[in-house]
Amino acid sequence: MYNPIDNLNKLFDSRVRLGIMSALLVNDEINFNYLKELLDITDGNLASHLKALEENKIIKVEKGFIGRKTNTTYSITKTGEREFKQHINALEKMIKATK
Amino acid sequence: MYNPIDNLNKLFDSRVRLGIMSALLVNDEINFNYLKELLDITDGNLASHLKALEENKIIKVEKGFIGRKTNTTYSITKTGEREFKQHINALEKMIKATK
DNA sequence: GTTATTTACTTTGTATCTCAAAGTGCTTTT
DNA sequence: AAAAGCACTTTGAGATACAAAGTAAATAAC
Repeated sequence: MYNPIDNLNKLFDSRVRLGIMSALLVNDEINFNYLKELLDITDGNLASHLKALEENKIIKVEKGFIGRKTNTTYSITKTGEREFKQHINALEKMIKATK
Repeated sequence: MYNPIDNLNKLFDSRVRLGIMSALLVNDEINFNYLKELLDITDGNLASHLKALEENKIIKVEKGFIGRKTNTTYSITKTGEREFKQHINALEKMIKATK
């Protein structure tokens, strides 16, 4: 029996993570505040999702400076890109089957 | 700013629920075992997701008999159909934006 | 015809996760 | 030099997901 959820990745279940990933897929790098405003969530919530994605090597974090101010940027890893695209393909397949 | 996750419904975050809903969208009614085998999950896990969907009036449950054996079927409600389709559309939109 | 097994779920308990609020260590403004 | 702002991080509570154990009725075995 074809299992419609087999290729869906648990890591990307959450709406917030979906939002982060889709933003990262189309932007080479993104900073914390941009994501926070885009998704309209609290700092803590965003940070915890970013941390989970980082720990799973889906995104990478780069801490630097602009002048003397800290500037942290987030970008997608090769692994992250591969896994997220796979997730999206599985979603698409599922969606098509329902049409 | 366009919020990519605004129209995603938290109720459908989970892969299991996505699987349940997409199965229900293409089948008028489905029973417990079919879903269990389709999604390859444990009884308790499936039951709890079905319960959550029922409590939110996304699906309806009909307990009946086939001969003398109990037979419970699950089907999608009008509300469920509307909300799930909206969720799927939001997903599609997000996916398109990443291509 | 009583005992064992299967079926179709439900209940329970825990581990994990999500999230907002509060906290931290700068930098900038007053 | 004190106060306020910025960019996160830490904390803690409530919600969620899940497997394992439980239940109740039907069917099978002895």
